[in-house]
Amino acid sequence: MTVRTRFAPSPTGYLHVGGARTALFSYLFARKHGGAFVLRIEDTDLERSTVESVNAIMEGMTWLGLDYDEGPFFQTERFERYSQVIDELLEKGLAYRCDCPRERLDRLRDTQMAAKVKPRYDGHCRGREVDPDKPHVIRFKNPVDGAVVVDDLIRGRIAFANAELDDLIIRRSDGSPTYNLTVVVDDADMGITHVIRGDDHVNNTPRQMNILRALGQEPPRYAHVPMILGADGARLSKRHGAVSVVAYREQGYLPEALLNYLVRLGWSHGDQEVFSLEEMIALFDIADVNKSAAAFNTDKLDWLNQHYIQQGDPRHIARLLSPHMGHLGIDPSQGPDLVDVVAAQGARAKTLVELAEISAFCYRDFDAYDEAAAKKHLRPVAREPLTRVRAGLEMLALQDWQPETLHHVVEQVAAELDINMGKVAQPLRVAVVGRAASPGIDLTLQLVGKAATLRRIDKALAFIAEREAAA
RNA sequence: GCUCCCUUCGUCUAGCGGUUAGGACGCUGGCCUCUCACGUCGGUAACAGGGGUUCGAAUCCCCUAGGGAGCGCCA
Repeated sequence: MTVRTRFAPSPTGYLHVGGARTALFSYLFARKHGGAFVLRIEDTDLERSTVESVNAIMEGMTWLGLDYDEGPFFQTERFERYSQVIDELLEKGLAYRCDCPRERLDRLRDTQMAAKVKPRYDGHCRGREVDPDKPHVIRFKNPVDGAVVVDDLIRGRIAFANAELDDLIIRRSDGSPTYNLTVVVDDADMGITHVIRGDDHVNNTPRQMNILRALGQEPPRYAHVPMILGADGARLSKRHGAVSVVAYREQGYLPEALLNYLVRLGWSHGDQEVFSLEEMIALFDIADVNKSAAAFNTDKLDWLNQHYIQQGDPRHIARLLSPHMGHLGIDPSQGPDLVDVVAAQGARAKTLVELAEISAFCYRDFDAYDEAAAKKHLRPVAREPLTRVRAGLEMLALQDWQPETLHHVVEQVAAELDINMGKVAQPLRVAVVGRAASPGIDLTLQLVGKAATLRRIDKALAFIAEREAAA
């Protein structure tokens, strides 16, 4: 039997990191076993489902590279099928009509809570004849005794007494089917062999297995993955910052970094931390997934992101960086090759947003000096080194504007003045970059270019003079 | 309240009866060095508590504590 897994989000919001990880596990499991991964949109809640959410979910999956083999299927397009199944259950006496009014249900619930027992439907309509033409719902006739055993691929064996379960509604009074019915029908119809989903569904599993069996179907294997918590250990929510997968893209994270981070949240393969998608597929084993919830830690994600910015092909990173330059109002084609900038700066940024910010100086003059840097390095003592460097640089032909020659000029000035390299390079760096941090001074000068370099040195000399006059 | 589940450094985790309890992030000290970063070497820090079982428990069992999920005509 070939493996078939699915990701079945309800389109009531964006794709968040928890859902993304569930999708990832599902995807990896299918790929690992040469099976199929299907996407199903569970949009039976017409009140809350939106097309925007459907698009947002698909956008997130596409960005992460979680391609599906089948779908997306929409449950709203399968209402006839659900209806047919419900009628079948009704005919076979495995489901029944119920017209219990809300008030009765509310009262029942209240007394049960007061009696400290789990609130559940009491089966009042089980043996009653309910007029099909009057408003009613259809309930599934859950087995009264015995137990349902779930052999969870992650949790192990979990047993539920049928006595704990009640007769759940499978068709609403408006005729629409409910979740527990639709998943079961879809999973069966779509030949899903392994249901990998969030562990908020464990309690639904025995009900679903009972329905499945009533339908004469063998239940699939289940694997319930634990949830993802915020950094503070509380349930992940908006106040934890970005929870939407697409928001991470906007904040300058690489999809490979987020994927790598997510796969390590709850899953591990020995001591290995870095995984390409191919490695994940090759090494993934559902049995290696943890049972407990994990906290989302941005520091580690940052580390991975920096790792991928640093290790990735600069051309690839440059392509992803380009839009972030655009956000700063910079057109990367007007200046040094962005690929060279990435190669020079990659190790210095945790995100593409940061990378863009610290690289802006290559494309345009900065507005103001970093105060501390200017105070420390743009002092009267720097006038002589800067002046000499400027003279040396000015004499360079454009084709000599290369790291080796640039380095030589700076070195030469330091030697002439019998001072440390840093006494020349640092003022120069602040003059050209505006800050005290940048790649090696030779690379920095190369990226900035001759014209801008000379212009900025002049500006720095003026700044020093001004400052001296003010003192 | 009831049902089900979870519990190793601050965080992510390795461990599957015998280990100086390992790795990673973070933090931190040194080295490298024209700055920052990278890199590199080192340090910090954990088996929730209590009972068993066993020659021997982080590993198996029970209890307690803490945490979570579910208990909808939501999914």
